[in-house]
Amino acid sequence: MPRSTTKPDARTKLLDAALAVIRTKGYSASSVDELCSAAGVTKGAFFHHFKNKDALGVAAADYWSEVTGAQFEGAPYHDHDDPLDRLLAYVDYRKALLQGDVPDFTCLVGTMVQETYETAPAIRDACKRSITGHAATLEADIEAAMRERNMTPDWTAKSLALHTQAVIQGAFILAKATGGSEIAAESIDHLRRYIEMLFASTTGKQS
Amino acid sequence: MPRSTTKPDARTKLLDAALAVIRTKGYSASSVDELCSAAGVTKGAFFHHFKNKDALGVAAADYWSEVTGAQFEGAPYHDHDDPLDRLLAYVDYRKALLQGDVPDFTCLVGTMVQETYETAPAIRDACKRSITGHAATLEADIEAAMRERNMTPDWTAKSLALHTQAVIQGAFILAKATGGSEIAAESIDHLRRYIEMLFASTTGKQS
DNA sequence: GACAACATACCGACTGGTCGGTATGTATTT
DNA sequence: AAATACATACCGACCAGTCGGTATGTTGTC
Repeated sequence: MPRSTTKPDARTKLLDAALAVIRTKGYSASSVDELCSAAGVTKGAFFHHFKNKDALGVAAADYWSEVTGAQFEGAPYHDHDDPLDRLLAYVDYRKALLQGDVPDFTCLVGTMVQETYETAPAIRDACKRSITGHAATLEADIEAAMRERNMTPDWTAKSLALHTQAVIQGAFILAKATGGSEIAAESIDHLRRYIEMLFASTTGKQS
Repeated sequence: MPRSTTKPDARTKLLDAALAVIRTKGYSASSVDELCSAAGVTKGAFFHHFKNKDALGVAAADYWSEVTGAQFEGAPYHDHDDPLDRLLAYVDYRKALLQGDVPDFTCLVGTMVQETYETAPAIRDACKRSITGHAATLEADIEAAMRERNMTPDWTAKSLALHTQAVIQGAFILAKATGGSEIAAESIDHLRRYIEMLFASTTGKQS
C-alpha cells in the first residue's frame, strides 16, 4: 500500500482500462492485448496480477463496486431528512448521471453479466454482488418510508430496491439501442412517478 | 422461400442456432465455427448465406423480430375487450414467459445490443428496430386507455410502452445475475402495479 | 551496517490453437 | 448450361496464456 500519491501501479491502470474498454466493447470482445495497451502496461504485467482473463473480469466487477460505491456514498442525495425524499433524490441523481457518451454512463456489471452468466460463474457472481449490494443501500430508506406511513403492502423493500436497478439497467439497454439517453431518462421518470404513487396512495404522513 | 414443409434450409438452421447460441454466450463469444456446428452445416454454407459474421447478427435480430412478432401476435392477451385489460394481460403474459432456463426466456436483441452498440452499428440498428417495433405494438392500447379516461398526463403512450420494455430488459439482467427468474418476476409485478395506479388515479372509467 | 536470501513487480518474445474469412470444388435445381 | 446451394481445404491474423529473464525492494543474520 503506497503511503501517498504515487503514480498508479499496473494493476490499477489495468482495472481502470478494463472499465473503459469493457463498457465500450463488452467483455468477450475486449482482448488482453487491447486491455494492456489501453492501460499502457505489458502482457507480463497483466498475467502477473491476474491468473487469467476471467480473474480480471472478477476483479473489474469488484473494482466497479468499490468505485461506484464510494461515488454514491458521497453523493448529495443522502442530505435529505425524509427517507422518501432521499429515495426520490437517488432516482433524480441516477437520471442526472445520464450525461456524455453512452459508454460513460452505462454499467459495467450489467454489461458483463449478459455475456458471462452461463460461461463464467465467478464473473456472474461478482456482478450479482455488485448489483444486489448497491440495491441493498436503498432498502433502509424504503423501509423507513414504509414505516413512517404504517404501510403493509404486498411488496417488500428489497423487491422495490431491486426494481429500481432493473429499470436503470433496462434504461441503459434502451440508451445503447437508440444511441442516446432521452428514452432512458423518460424511463427513469416513470420509475420516479411509480415511487411517488406507491407512497402517496396511503393516507397521511405521520401515523 | 420454400413453398411447403420441406426440411429447413441451411440459412434457417443457422438463424435458429444463432438464437440459441448467442442468447447463451453472447454475440462476440459465439464463433462462426460453433454456430455452424450447432446448426449442423458447414462454414461454406455460412458464408454462402451471410457476407460476414456481422451480417448474420443483423439477420438474427431481424429473424428474432419475426419469430417473436408472430408469437406475440398470436398470444391470448389480445382477447380482452378493454385496452387497459389487454395491456395488463400483456404484462402478465411477459411474466408467465419467465419459465425454464435463463437462456430460454431472455432476449436476443437486448443481449446483442449491449456488446455491439459501439462496434457494429448495423446490428445496433437491427436491435433498435426490434425493441422499438415491439414496443409500438402496445401504443394503441395505451392511447385508447388514456382516451377512455380523458387523461392528459405528462407522459406519452410511447414512453410508457418503452418503459415496459426497459423493465423487462432490466428484469432479464437481474435474472442472469441471480441465476433465476424470481426477482425478474417481482420487477414485472412492480411494473403491473405501476400501470394499474397510472390508470386508476384518474376518476371514473367512461368520461 | 553489510550482505545473503528471498519476494515482488514487471518485461516482451514466443507458442499452440482459434478466429473470421476465402478459394475452389461438386451436386442439385431450373 | 447456368445459377444455386452447399462442402472441403486452407489462410493469415489474432487469441489467451507461458516462460525465461531483470530490476527493485524487503527481511533476516552476523
